Amino acid sequence: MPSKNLSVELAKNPLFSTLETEQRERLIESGNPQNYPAGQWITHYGSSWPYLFYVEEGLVEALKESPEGRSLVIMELEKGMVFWGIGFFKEGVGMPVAFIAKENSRLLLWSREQLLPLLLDNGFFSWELSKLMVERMLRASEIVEELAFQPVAARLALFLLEQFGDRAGDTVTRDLTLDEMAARIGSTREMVCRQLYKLADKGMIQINRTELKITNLRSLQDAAESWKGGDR
Amino acid sequence: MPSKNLSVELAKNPLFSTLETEQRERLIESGNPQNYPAGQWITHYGSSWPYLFYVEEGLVEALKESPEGRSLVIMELEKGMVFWGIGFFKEGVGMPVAFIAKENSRLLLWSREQLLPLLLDNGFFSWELSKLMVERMLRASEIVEELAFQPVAARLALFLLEQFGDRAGDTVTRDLTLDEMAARIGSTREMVCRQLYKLADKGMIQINRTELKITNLRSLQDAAESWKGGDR
DNA sequence: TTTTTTCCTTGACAAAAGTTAAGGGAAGGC
DNA sequence: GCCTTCCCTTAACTTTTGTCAAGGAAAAAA
Repeated sequence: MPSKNLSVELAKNPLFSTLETEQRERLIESGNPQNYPAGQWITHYGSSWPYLFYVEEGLVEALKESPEGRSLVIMELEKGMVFWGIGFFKEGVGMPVAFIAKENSRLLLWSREQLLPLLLDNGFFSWELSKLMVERMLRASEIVEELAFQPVAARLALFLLEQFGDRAGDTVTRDLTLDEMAARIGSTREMVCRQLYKLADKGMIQINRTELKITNLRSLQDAAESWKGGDR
Repeated sequence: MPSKNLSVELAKNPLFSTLETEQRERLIESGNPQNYPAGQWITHYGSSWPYLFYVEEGLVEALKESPEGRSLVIMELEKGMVFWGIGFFKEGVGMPVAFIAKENSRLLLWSREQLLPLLLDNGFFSWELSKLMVERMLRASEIVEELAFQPVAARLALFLLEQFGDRAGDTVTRDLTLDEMAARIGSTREMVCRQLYKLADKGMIQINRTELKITNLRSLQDAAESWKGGDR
């Protein structure tokens, strides 16, 4: 039986908050809880995967991989977030991203068959799902824009701002490897390393092997957008 | 009053085919028909635009533009297709793409207020809309993948296949300018020109100032995916 | 503590992509 | 037919990005 706690957690999500408490608890009952140890693939690129899921615990990454071995992290799904496989909506279509558990994670899955009655019946639930889909689309749109128009340096600056912008001035530990950063901005380890030190040369950040500090938030922000203004 | 004809046309769209004939005709009545001459902006990047629309006639392009003046065509909306502005789903969010009429076009627009009652009430309609959203997401995903992992040459080959693949062997007129092609693959005019002649050098296509012929479909297909196999 | 392993850092180099500039063909207007 | 205007095409060059290779620091394992 579902813990009262989980129901409360679910209720914080805009999607599930459209449901009555009792309905939500029934939904939890019907869901399929799955545990994934850190590092495990939840589903692979190209596979059919007809589920919608809620991240009960842990951290899941959605990523693309090229045949040549490069990868691009599309988004991170934290506790409380909802996502889905394409198969949930359309049969016979392969996943455009893979999901992998970055930490020990617990997901609550629903198949289309399980959820479709609710979706057809509850307009508010459907509407919230649509809004969620739009958010994901906006994220994809952002990625397209950056890849198409921004050079690596700007994408890196942007990434630093997203990641550490709120701790500007503080010395933070570099908790991501160069490869991980590269996968987030669509580049390579070496490129990221060089660009980091270039930003340091310009006084925007301070950096050493293990730590990093944003020393000039403003100029880092400038670098993140209209890169063309800057020099080499 | 809506022409019988339009109702019949609408019925061919999976979204509107979920409705009863009478309901559909009422929807047509309530919609806001708008004409846009070729070349006119329908909405700009970043603006709020809270409509869902059906392309009654003409051709609409969804595109992104960089501050530096480059542009990227995300998709073409032909007669019979449906799309929307973000504002339809979420208030206060600007458009991630602009819409422009490429030909004289006639759209049928609905605001959120007009359509929401229907969406909340009719689960099948909502579900079809969700499926449509997923299709758009898949397209975005494809673009991300290509930009992140494929070099210009492969993206161009891919574009040629999409555009002319079904007429392989035929001599077709180049109806897009180099700039237009560049905007479709995310590159520049000169780059496209060079790459076209490189494909010609390799015998995949024949090309002159005004026409083009795919002479070796197979090798063009190879070029489009695992580019790494190829040489210079 | 020692040994491995992992990861960061750099330089040298190669490849890809973009920019500038110049010249010429094609189509449409006069 | 002539003149614009709009494109296409190319070459030369610059900038950006990626790859390879080597060395060294830090962290984990033994």
